[in-house]
Amino acid sequence: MLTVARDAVGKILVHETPEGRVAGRIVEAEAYRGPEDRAAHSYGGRRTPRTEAMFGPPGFAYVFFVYGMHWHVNLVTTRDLAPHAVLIRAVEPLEGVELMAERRGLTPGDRNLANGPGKLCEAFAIDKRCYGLDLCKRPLFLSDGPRGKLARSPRIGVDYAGEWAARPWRFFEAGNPFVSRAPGGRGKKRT
DNA sequence: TGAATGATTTACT
DNA sequence: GTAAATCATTCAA
Repeated sequence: MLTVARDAVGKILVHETPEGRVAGRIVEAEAYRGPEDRAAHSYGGRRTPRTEAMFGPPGFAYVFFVYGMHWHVNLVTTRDLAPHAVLIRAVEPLEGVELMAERRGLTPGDRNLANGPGKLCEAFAIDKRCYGLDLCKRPLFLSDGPRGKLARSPRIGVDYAGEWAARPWRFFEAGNPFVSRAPGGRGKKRT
């Protein structure tokens, strides 16, 4: 599971849309351990229409909507019949940067293009339509990419999960400027 | 049928 | 640093 999360970092995420094709390297990901992880939607083995994808075969996309305005993408990595998943938190834009910038209302090259769960989804045009897609086929799929230095840290945005929040299950590429910053904290100290 | 909550981001003070 | 935006999903009655 953690292996999968670590493995996900460095892969290339590609999404082909009618408008064009966008691709980027995953530079940040978090592991979510289904039943035992209070931070996971599938905590306690809860199986709902929303988490259904996580109970399916691995290699699929689990996409969900939160806070009334943001989408999140996960790689389903169900291994031991448990609803495990890896949340993709940040991506380094490679292809279709202009398209991403357009969708995000920013300028190409802006580091804020996809350095956050909600941001990357907007940049990649990932929404409900991508729910349950096979990540081995078009239009949304993964491919191998160059590996950088990996680092790990506690997860972000799941403080309510108690002890589980402290688990160092967040993997990211060290020194990559496209890795997201701490939540909430913003504006004041610019990078 | 109705109320509460969230794997976030952005804006303002 | 604090607060608001905003809606699908979930839990309670």
